[in-house]
Amino acid sequence: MTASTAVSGPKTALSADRPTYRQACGACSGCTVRRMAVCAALADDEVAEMERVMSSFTLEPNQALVEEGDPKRRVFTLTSGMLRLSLMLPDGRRQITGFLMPGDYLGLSDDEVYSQTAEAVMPSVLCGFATADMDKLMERYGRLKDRLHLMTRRALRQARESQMILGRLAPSEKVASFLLVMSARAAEHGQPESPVHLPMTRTDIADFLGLTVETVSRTFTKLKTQGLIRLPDPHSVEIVDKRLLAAVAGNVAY
Amino acid sequence: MTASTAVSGPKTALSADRPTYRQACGACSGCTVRRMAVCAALADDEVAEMERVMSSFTLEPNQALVEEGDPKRRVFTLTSGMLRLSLMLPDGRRQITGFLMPGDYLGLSDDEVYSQTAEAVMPSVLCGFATADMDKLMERYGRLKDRLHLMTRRALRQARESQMILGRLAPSEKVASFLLVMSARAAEHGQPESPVHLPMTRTDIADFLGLTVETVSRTFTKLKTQGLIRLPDPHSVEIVDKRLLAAVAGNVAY
DNA sequence: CGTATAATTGAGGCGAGTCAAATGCCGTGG
DNA sequence: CCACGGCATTTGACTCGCCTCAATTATACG
Repeated sequence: MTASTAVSGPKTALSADRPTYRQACGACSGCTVRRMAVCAALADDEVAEMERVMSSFTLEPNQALVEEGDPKRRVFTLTSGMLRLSLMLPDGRRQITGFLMPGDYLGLSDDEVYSQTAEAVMPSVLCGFATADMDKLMERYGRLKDRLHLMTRRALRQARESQMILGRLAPSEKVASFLLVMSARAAEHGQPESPVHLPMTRTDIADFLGLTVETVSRTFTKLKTQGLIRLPDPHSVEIVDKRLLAAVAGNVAY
Repeated sequence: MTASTAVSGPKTALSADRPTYRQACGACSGCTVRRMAVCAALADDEVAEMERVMSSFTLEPNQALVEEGDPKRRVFTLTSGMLRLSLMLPDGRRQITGFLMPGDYLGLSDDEVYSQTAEAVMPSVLCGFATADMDKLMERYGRLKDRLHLMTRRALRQARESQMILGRLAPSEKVASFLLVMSARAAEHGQPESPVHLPMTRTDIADFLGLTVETVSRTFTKLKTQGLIRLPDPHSVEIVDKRLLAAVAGNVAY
């Protein structure tokens, strides 16, 4: 049953061997995700206060930031790079529940402990906050709390779309809708729609879509052969015919 | 590709032909879900105020309460019965994203419009609130808002577990974990763990687990043959060997 | 009692998974 | 600069299990 290869020996960023950088910045006001992240709920002077309790974290590819079951001592906003969120079965099977992109928040679903593992897909930078500090900020600034709630609702809707994709779409439909979603998300970040950059591996995509690596690879090849996409390199996908690709995706709205 | 039969002609409870009952109660303080629902965040006198803007709704089996895309004018707490939440593809394929049980809240994932359809699985009763009223109550009672956020986070964790089940479990594992979850949920409601009552159809279960009716039915039969469960009737499942059933389920924690 | 719907069971095909191998890519070190 | 090794990706051959189609049995309801 689709036992996926686990990522080789990820280390936690919060353990002793990994440095935690504290930025002396003032960078928040000019942050690239200032308008997308939680902090969009706050005015510049309010963000300055938030910044005082903020720590910066950097991750190398495949490095784990938090692990399922760890006590939730911090929450994060991703500022650059990409993270994968995943759940594991005792026998090693893995389900990736989502990919975090700049502006996304880590900790939405968690209460006392992290409910899933978060690892870097590519070199990544995050803003970290002690949960106690964040709680204080939320008490002080109600809009911050509201925005977090809004983001949680959005994440829930995404998870439900994911349920549909996992439960009811055929492999080509899964891959096609994945490409369209990634394309749309890239656009939201001011990047081009068409040559979509996919920093994650085929295995990651497979573990996200409930498929095997081989099936994902074969499906890419099939879409290429059909002329719907081009593959300049394995991590770049050019969408040739968006309309047709959407048709293949089964018109899954997002 | 697994095209599921749609439920026959569901009508919306909010449309003209369906009566909306306004209870003259005072029943909240003695409500069966008083300690599980949103209202658990409020004291009895505060709930009394909530009650003043509350309307009661009853649903017959297969009747729709809200439909995907409808403007979200009301939110609900289910007090008795069971609802199914679902998403549909243009071609009729359906994914059930979850089942609502007494105490559960309808509207967690929605913003301006309902993101999914909610239909009654069995005769059901709900407390309804105009979104404007609920917003006012949340502004007044912060704990209400917090509890709603808590319930949203919980729903998100459930959806993620669902992603794992849909994407990575084999049919028998899916059915086994479904039975265990339903059993655990029944226990939370003070009902016996073992003869689990499943009011939904096999088709509903199939559309929830990403399978076909036939596969669900065959899997039930297999589990019965293996002596893990008994089936006094199609809607009652007696768990004979919980330990073994959990082993079949792949030890999916919930 | 008769009908409609749900659930089960059966037979068979196809497609995704499994196993295995080849190719491509990239960083390391000679 | 090139040789090597590890890893990701792709491709191939084959099997098995889930879906499809179809029929039968059971259940609920008038």
